[in-house]
Amino acid sequence: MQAQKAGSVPTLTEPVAAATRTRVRPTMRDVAALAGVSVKTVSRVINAERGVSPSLSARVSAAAERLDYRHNLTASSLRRADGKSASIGVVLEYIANPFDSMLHRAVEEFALTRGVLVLAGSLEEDEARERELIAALASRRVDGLVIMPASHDHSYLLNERRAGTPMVFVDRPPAFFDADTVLTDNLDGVRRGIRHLVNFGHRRIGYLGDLQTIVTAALRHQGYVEELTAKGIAVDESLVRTNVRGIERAEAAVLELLSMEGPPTALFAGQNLLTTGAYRALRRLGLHHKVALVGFDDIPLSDLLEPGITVMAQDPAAMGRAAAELLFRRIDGDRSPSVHEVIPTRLITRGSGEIPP
Amino acid sequence: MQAQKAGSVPTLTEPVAAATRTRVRPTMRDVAALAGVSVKTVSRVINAERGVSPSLSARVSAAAERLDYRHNLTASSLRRADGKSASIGVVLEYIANPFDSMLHRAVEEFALTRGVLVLAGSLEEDEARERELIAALASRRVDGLVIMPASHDHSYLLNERRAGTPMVFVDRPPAFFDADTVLTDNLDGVRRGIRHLVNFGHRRIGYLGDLQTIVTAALRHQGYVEELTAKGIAVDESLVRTNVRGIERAEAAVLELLSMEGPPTALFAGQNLLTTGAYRALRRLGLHHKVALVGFDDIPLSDLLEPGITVMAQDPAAMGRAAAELLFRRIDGDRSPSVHEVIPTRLITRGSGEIPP
DNA sequence: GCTGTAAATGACAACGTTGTCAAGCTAGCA
DNA sequence: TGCTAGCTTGACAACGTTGTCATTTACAGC
Repeated sequence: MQAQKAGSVPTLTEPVAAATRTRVRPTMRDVAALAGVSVKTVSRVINAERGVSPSLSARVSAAAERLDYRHNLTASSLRRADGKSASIGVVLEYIANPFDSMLHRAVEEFALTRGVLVLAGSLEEDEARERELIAALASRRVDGLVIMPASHDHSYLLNERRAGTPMVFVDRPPAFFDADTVLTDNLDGVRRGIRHLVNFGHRRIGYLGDLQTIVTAALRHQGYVEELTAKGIAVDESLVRTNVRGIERAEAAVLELLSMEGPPTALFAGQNLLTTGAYRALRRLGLHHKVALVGFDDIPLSDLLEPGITVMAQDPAAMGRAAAELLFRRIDGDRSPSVHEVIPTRLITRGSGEIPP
Repeated sequence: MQAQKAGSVPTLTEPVAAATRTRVRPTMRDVAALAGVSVKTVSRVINAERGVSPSLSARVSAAAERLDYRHNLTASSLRRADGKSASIGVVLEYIANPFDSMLHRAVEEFALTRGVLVLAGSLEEDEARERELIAALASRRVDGLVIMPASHDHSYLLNERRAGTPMVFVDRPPAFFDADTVLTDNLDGVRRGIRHLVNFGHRRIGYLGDLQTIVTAALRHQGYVEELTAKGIAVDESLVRTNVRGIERAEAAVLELLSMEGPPTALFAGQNLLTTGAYRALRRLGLHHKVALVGFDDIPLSDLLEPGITVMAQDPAAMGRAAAELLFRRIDGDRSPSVHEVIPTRLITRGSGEIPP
């Protein structure tokens, strides 16, 4: 207990107190003692501030090297005027989803250029988890947040905003809260997908959608309705299945759709898992060369299937990049009004969407 | 500049200094002032320490709630005896790779139960990046590290070890450094895959491997050689392509392999991208029903192909879980000798591996 | 009523760093 | 020579929190 005084660096042979492991990381004080300078001078060298003579600077650097000194960003960020922690938070629906992980990667790549690290977490459509995770990130004083929200009221974020934490919403817009957004053009994407099927002669087009409580799912469904109406085709509700979650349920829904009287000649799936489920059902019925299918969001490897799956591809990498750019502009002090970026979708024809009725 | 004194909470109407936005997050001092208690009492309530009367505790909680107080983990971890930051680092090859992101998710899920957040980063086989990233994580004083290494000498980690940061290596073992590991049984997995092909009558089995500098790639190649030898089949080097990276090069390599005199009747691909490339080449040549293919590591959706791809599946979720468990055991103070867990692979037959010569 | 014990509460220092400011030094100039 | 300006350097306080320890209060046991 009386060891670890003065600026001496504990050595490996020093006896270690039983339970309480002694702190062994050298601090600036240790470096200063070894170099024979003040702590403040060490701080200046470590932060590459100007105004330290080259000779002293070299001596300090050598001492830091010798002690394996590692700057303590925790203490630094506590004391600094701007309070920056050099880390940001990314809140996703599910980290391991290809869409989410690509977006995550794009944000990470951009942050890297700024020496900023990324804390990420999954929500899995759990509204309470969203608040908890953001609170946990706020406790760690992240410099900014990229949020793919699960909840439907973001007024609780006013405090964070007031505390000066910039936020960018991706994939889904915030509710009751004004913030920068980077969204896919869902409405247009679905409309173009439906139009593609209509152009091939389809009139009975089935629709599969995720939970209607998810804003993007509702928008995609709206796109389906709007485009059919625009083409003068009445919406047949018996061909529509919303609130479908996951591969299995999508497969079941499609099996049911295709066993009705007057089945659809084409299907539009409003999410990647639903597309997979739909394709499985078609395969099971041996109808994958008979019934057309267009999916929203691309699926890896789907070009190798027979037929390949035609999709309206989103661009998660572009979304992540755009979100990161916006966020860092805010972190740098931009206080201009909210920006709303829309990333277009791209039609990729691979066969499944070009089957005539 | 003379505002922001005493324990008063800045209000929204308070004039804000031009460039230097005043700090607006309430601190324990603010909460203490509002509740009429000492800062230490607030600390006790926030940390749920015992020994605070219920009435006071309620008053403090109410004050904290009213001010939207958010605990500052940065300051807390600086002062705490154990210095825990409640965050860990995860260093991966590429966050957006399905294998990596699933492993990442498993670690995150486990960490969540402990209130610990995860900082993650990609290395992309860059050795320098590994050191930089780990240094950045150390600067943030993470409580532990899960590392999928890119470099081939980890002795530089001795300092981190000495500083008390627990580390678990996943997927690839460390070099010149002793630490816990969670690895796939590469040798056994490949041998079983090759055996599967041999059992179907194949004698000329081509092999595709990633960079031989990657330990797992070298091990997989070794498994190929060992199993053939065990079966009394001479290794024909003309059928072996190592140091192949990525889908395109794998595709090219397979096109070349199959255009030789006496081409292989079966292929073993030692990595998921290589499997994809190999399959593409077979499709292009129209040989996907003629030449057998077994891949190492599973590929999403590969069951929907015709034929489906037979693989030796790894279990990234199990690996992440095991790594997290080990890491937190160490964080909790376990100082026993290094543990080396091996996660078995699973043969999934889907058709491509069951094609006879 | 007095002592001893336990529980509740607070004052103060400290964690490792950086902002502020003052002191020391050198060079340039009147 | 004396004075100023500019550059280096360091002493000290402060960031927001928790560990330590002292003080106060309540109450049981004699």
